[in-house]
Amino acid sequence: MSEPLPRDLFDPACPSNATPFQIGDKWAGMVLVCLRDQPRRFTELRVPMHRVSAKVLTETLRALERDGMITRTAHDEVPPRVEYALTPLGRTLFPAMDACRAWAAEHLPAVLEARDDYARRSA
Amino acid sequence: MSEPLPRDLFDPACPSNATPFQIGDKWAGMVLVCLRDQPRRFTELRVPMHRVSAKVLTETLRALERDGMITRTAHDEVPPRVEYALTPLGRTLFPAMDACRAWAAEHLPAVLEARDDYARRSA
DNA sequence: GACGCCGGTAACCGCAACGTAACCGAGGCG
DNA sequence: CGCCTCGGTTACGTTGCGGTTACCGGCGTC
Repeated sequence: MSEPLPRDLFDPACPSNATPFQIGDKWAGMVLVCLRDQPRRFTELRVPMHRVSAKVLTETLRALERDGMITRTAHDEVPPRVEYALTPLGRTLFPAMDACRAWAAEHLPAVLEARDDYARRSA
Repeated sequence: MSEPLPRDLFDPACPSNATPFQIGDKWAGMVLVCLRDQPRRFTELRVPMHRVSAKVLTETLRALERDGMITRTAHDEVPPRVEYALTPLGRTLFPAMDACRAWAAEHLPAVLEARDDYARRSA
């Protein structure tokens, strides 16, 4: 475990959560980002995604596994240890994801300004 | 009106509707694609999106207008004529959208294959 | 006078996604 | 014995997106 995951990667105030882009279901993109550098355990993923219930996180992970984006490896130990890791196919998503994030970094201020203008015009 | 819109751009069997990427709400990306070459009228947009009700299309267009992606121009005529057009900000979305579509074109077969494998393993 | 066109709006509704709370089993530990 | 950890599962409630249906005004047309 080289790097612990940040505690609040997904603060709703974070502008990256206001992008018009979405990957898979609501949390899938965040899972992929968390796995980018190294495999992670279930409870490890729950730290930065503390707004997500175990149930929803499980569903998200199953969907990603089904689509070949990640692998699930259960080690036969007690207490149980399960590791999720990106597949090569999962890694191919990053260039497109990065293009989306670059768009957001560059243009989100303009979107927020447009929203303010619209609200002011309506009022 | 140089080019009529294709009749079934959004066939659910079309692989581009199976991508994990989504832009804005469910139909927003499709509206942007329809406006790429030229402005379009409301009923003109309804042709390729015949699966979308007027209400939902209106909501989608309002959201895009609010965010500064498109403009809405109502001409004071009878019968009414309303034209929707991309703004420069809206056009900035295309490079990222194209990256997403390129990913789909390249990797969707692998996703579908992964799904088949998963279904076979579960059964 | 009835009907149609255009670009919607209003009221209602179903369902899937999302969330919450309780519970589980196998083993270690006190 | 009782409680802890990990990685979930199950049952249940809620929320909100998307869809359906009905209706509108103003003018042209039959």
